[in-house]
Amino acid sequence: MEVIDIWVAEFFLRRQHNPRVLPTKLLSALQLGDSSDCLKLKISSVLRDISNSLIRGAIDEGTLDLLEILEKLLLQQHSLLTESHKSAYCWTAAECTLRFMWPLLASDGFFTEALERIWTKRIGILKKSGSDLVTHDLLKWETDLKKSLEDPELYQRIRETNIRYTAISFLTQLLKEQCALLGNSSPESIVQRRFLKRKDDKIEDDIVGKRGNTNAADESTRCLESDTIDNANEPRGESGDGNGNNRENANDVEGVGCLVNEKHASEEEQTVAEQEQEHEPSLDKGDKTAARELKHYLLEIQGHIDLSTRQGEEPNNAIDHSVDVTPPPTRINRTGTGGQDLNEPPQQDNVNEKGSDSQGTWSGRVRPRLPTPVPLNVSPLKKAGSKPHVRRPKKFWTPEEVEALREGVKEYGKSWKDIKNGNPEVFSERTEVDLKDKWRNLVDCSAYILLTLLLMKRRSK
DNA sequence: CTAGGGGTATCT
DNA sequence: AGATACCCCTAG
Repeated sequence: MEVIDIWVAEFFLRRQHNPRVLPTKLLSALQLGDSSDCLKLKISSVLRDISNSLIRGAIDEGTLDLLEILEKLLLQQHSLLTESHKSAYCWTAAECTLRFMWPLLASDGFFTEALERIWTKRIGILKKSGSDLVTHDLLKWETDLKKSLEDPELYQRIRETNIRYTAISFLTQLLKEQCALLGNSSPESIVQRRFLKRKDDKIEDDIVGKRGNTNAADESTRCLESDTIDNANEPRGESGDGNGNNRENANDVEGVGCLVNEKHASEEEQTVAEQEQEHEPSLDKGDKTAARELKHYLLEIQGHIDLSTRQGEEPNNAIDHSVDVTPPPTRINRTGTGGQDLNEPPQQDNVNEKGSDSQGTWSGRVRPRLPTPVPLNVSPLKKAGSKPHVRRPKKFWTPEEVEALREGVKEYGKSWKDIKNGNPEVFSERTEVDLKDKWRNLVDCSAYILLTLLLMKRRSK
């Protein structure tokens, strides 16, 4: 597995607001090996899945699966199971059973089946394998639940307990602990190492008067520097260093910040951060550029993954399929004025161009450079011609554009510029104001539908 | 840069 | 004429 794969996977797994990519799907798509880095990623993905189910409020037998997988992964890296892990499993199992105790009598409904499925089969397998998840508490729950089949009073008592809250508490605690153990993501660690290295360099510069020591950085750091932060070295000897005005922590930088999930840095990393704040808390322009480039690169890849996962393909083939995505049907201009044909290239071109881009960059696993020399977000107003007061030809919104707009609003809110920049290919023919106008249109439309529905409902009462 | 008002073309 | 979809202007 290559460094960039790990980075990409980490980006998706640790980003908080990224509901579109399923961690497990992503990991199958990347075809992880068994190295320690991959193990860490797998653990991250399981934690992210658990976190997602907590957010959705879905604590079910899927959560039990995840906790069991997590146990196996932790064993692989020779870690001991924490108490929170065991308790979370125990109380989640109880909660999963309790949800079938809604009838007044144990014999009604699916309680018996749930007991059989969860406690006899699932936990039976755990017992056979000698799992540490089988604790004294778990066994006690098993006896109580099985006893409650015959004992209506016990059944009632269990039925009325609030187990869910305890389960959630332990799951949350488990997540916190494991996130702390995982520490920072690769890009964050690299950024921190980079800072340290530069600090050392600076001290050396002060003493010797020239820059030396290139061995401090590891391979991936060097790769980052040579590939994406070429210009980062430029301002170093000038005013960039020691400039306290622009005081920013590594985590606050645009692009890098989005990789941060929760700041559970290990002790070592915290001291690194502290030293950083003491001596060199600011980022120069080159670093910011690099961070921004990295963010754009990752967002681009996110686009590819979104396309492939949306198609519902087998995860293992997701990468391959991402290159032959067929374009969504473009809406025929029902006005038939032909305005679109006069000045503008047909919509199809954009889509095809995008397709060929992805083939070139993603399959080759090299850092993609957009091949088009022309900036993608030249304002359509400028494109339309330099003459003032010439109205652009009317162009209807394609379903692809509308969909991209909806996604954009979900992601950025009403920040039309960001939405446009986030999807420059799709919105190449639209201005920020166009996005705003279209959104107003869409909102008006849904408001109208809602109002109509409300009125109909009232009348039917 | 965004929100809001208003203009224009087209359809019903 | 009214509704709709898109485009443009401008104040803040």
